[in-house]
Amino acid sequence: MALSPKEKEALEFIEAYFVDNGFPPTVREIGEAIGFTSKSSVYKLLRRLEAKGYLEIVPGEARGLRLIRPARGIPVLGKIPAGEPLIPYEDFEEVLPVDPSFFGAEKLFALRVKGDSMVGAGILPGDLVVIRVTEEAKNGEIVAAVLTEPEPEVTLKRLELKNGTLVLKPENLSYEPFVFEKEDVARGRVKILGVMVGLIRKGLNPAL
Amino acid sequence: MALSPKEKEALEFIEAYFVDNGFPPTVREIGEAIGFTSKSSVYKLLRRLEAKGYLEIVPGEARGLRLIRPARGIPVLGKIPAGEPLIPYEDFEEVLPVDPSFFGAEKLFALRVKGDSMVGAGILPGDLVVIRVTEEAKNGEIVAAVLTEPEPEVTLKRLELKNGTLVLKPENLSYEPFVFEKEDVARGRVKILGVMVGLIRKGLNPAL
DNA sequence: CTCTTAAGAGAACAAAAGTTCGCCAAGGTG
DNA sequence: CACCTTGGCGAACTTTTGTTCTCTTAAGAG
Repeated sequence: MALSPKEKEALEFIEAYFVDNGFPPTVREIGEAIGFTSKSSVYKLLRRLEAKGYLEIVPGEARGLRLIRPARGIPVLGKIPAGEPLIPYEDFEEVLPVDPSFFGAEKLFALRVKGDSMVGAGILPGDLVVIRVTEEAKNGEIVAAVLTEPEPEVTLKRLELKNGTLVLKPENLSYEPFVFEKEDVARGRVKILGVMVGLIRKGLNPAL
Repeated sequence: MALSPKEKEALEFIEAYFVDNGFPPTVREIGEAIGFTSKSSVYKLLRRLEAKGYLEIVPGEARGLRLIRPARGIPVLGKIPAGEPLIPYEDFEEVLPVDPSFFGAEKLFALRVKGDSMVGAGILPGDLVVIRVTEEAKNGEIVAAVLTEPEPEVTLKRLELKNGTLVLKPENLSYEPFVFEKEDVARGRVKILGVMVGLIRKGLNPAL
């Protein structure tokens, strides 16, 4: 079910508060944060959030709020990132229950690997690659990039920069590198989303 | 600093309560759980836990307890597991801030990979392999096993069982398989600690 | 033996917090 | 228009909860 603006604001506040403090906020604190003067209004809003499945109210208990979706995690990028702001943190069905600070950064997302073009770097199809959002990548780093032509597509490759040209190298001899000249980059035919900072595999070989 | 039995009991209760409920317990609840009839005693105990660095008390706030070490995570097995109970959950310096249920089980630990004997399975040296504790492993699964001779050592290999013999196969042609006959197994020369259910990599190539 | 400290009991209290009830304005619908 | 639902306000009330104070007991040090 969709969230009204105030409901969304409240839910985001609760999650942020939880991350900062280690326990949920009180009804009053939520009210203050979203600009409600009456606690009963907040309470009703919480009931709505409960009905919509975003949290659970434990009756009678101080700070008795239980968040359903994990407050802290790494969102999995499902579709191709068309828009620019990127990572609206909504729109992600799946969130990995992993504290982002473990990978040394806050702005992260995960990408499910398709294909075996990076097996040489120990990256199997089905693996979840953790990407730190940045446009600045160094030589030799593995980057997530979006190729705009012929149609938008996200790919994971090792980056190689030599005097102006940008090369995306697979880690598998059966595949050819992608080479972009200076003007290709300038025209936005390739765009770096971020650099790989980690990997999470569920199962032995997730593709099977 | 060391914890007294009651302090340890209280801390474990707080952590368990937090995992179950999503928020910390009240002073009274802790008292009930550890058998204290007076709240002030609990409060003093909490102050001690705070002084020892295990939690933080937010003054005046209901359920204002902040746990320092993550309540839910996967312990990293540092040394060789000599004792039998295994996974005392103490003794682990490092705990991965990952919800164990993500890997579909509760009794888990992680093992830091040494050497490149499993690169063929996409497992690099330095990787953290997530192991589900069990002694029953099927053919083809990757297992963590302890070899007792010549001296105790933990290893990660693919399991192969054929009519009584137990083979631990590396996933790298430069290494030879370990073969154990029925009597080797009976004599405890090899013991399966658990099966691999996942992998976590921090960085591009954690060994570097 | 006396003094001190650690660890807990019990009572008392003020502040914090959840919950309910009634009221109201806006917006849609027949 | 009359009616209903949605989403908000305010007041009142009861619990829950944190916190402090004053004992009590047991163990150790000197």
